[in-house]
Amino acid sequence: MNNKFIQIYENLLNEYGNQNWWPIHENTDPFEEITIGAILTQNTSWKNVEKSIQNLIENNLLSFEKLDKVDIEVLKKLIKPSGFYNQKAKTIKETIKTLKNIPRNKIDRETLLSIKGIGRETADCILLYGLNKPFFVVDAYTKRIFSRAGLINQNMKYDEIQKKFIENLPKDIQIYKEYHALIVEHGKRICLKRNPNCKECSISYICIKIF
DNA sequence: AGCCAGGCCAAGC
DNA sequence: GCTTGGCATGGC
Repeated sequence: MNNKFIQIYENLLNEYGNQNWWPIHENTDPFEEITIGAILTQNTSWKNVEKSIQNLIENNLLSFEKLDKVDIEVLKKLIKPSGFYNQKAKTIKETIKTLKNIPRNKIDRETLLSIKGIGRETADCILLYGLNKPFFVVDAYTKRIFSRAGLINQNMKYDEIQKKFIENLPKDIQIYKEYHALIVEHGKRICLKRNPNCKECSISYICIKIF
């Protein structure tokens, strides 16, 4: 496979280096922390999510078992910094209730999507980073960068975009993990919503929409 | 001082 | 099916 999707991956990796997602704290179960983090970061900056996660750690609550028992009003207060805290608290509670009795190797995309508050992106994050399954994550940055580059259409739906990536990349979990993280980094640093910094963009030679 | 962030859902065409 | 509004805090 030699195509623009791979070229862009190599350029971004060269530019930013290995991102090593997902960040995990000590003494927590990676799957559980990733699941909580994936819910908290919905349409929310990671800086704010870190505050909420710190609150949970300081209160010794960053585990499914503890969060399952804690009063939801307490949970709401602790995750307040990451916004949408009423919905997210409910989603966390429901997620734990659903997942706690299912063996991890039986948790699939359908299971996750059946939970209210978990959509495709959140489900794929949990599958990829939490369960090491080959699901490519598509987010707002992915749509922005790759539609500007002319590699996808803006009106394409989530699953269509995901298919494009899967078709054009080797089925490699490490690449999926790294690529999504690199896309987020590039979206934050260079390919901004209003004033993208095209002069400093390492993939502008591919892009059809230079600002 | 607005605008935006690692989305999702329900309601209304 | 597709579009729109609501959800909410904190950083820049």
